[in-house]
Amino acid sequence: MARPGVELIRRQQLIDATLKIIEEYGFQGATIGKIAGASGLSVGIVSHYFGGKQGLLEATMRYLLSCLQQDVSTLMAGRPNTPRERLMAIVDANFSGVQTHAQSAKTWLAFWTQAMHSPDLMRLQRINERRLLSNLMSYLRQLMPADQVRPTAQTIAAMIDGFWLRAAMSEGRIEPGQAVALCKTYIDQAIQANNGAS
Amino acid sequence: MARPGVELIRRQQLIDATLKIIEEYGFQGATIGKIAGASGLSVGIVSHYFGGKQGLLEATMRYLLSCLQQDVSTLMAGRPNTPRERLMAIVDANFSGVQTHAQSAKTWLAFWTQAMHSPDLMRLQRINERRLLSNLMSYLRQLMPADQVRPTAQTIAAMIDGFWLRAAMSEGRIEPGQAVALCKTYIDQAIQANNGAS
DNA sequence: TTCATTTTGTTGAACGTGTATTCAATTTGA
DNA sequence: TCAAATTGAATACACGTTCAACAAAATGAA
Repeated sequence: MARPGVELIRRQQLIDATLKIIEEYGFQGATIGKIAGASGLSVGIVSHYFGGKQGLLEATMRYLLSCLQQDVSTLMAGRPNTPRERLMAIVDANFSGVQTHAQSAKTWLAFWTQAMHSPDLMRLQRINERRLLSNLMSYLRQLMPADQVRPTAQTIAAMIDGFWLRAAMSEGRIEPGQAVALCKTYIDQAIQANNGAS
Repeated sequence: MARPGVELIRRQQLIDATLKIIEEYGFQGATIGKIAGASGLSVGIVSHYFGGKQGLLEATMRYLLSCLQQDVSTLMAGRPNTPRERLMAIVDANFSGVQTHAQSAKTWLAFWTQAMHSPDLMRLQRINERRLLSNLMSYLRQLMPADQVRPTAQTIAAMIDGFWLRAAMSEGRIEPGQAVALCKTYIDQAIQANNGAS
């Protein structure tokens, strides 16, 4: 065991190759052979480090989710600590980094679809969903009546998902800036509409 | 040729079976064998009537889109002819009928994902997308400044897609009524926000 | 009506392709 | 020299397609 990090390196190589291949060929076309080829390793290595194809796919989704999580943390750090600014940071994070390119949107969509029929992936998906929702709600609570908080958060979450979908569909020429702007416009509208009495 | 409708009957049998199997097993698990079994017919019949699996899948998506189209027309017919009411009817239509059940949402998601890597399905998807958008825009144009029309329509479309996604995820207990209400709330907020000067 | 003939509709076993997995052999590095 | 790491050909399985054979229905002649 020369380098104790060999395993981590190999695992990341395979995850990177998996993302690349899914982007190019879709979930169906992502075979062990192609992934191994793209990673410069052999087909046998997959079973060795991940126990099989399913394990590799789950690890890849876990990786994507952790990237998203990190984007949120990073963008939060550099913003003023007002509820509105925090909400805007969440929106930015959800369209930044890994999420920016149409390719990534496609990959997310592929994983979502796969999650429908895989309890493990579904569980990961749900955790992520709950985190986004409770994040949004904690800031909205400071900006509007309590009974408006949950519906507004659900609407924002639906908008984010919806724009991702459209990004995945629009084949290359996606404009995350526009999606971000529209989400932000909605947030301001919602804040204003629920404070109109003041 | 006693019944000239035999072909239509068989085609619909196979399409119905395809929907059922995709709901249960997902796109990946939808094999010719399972579909044929569910329809009570043999595997050979698929190639006979649809030329192959791909043809059956395309016909099934075409059928789903036509159902949606019909829902829109039906709900339009029984509403007052004001722009706002028409917009609400579009929202209702997109969450009614076939779209109501979580199962259908799963099937839609499966087709969307598949469309990423199939030009034919992508074309169908685009046509549907454009129809929804231009529909929304034609009514929004009567309710707000011209430069707000397109962004607002895109936001509504994203919300509808987003709620579909969440419906697909929420495994059974979906509440289309809530999604409809939230979409309608947004529409009224948007109308109000863009006419505040009056 | 009855039976033969043709046309149409249907079957499912056989085939070929593609893929995940396995594991004995090989290489690598300390 | 040994143990860890890696290979990739061999294996087994699942799936879509094909097509020769079969069944059903329609036609037409007696």
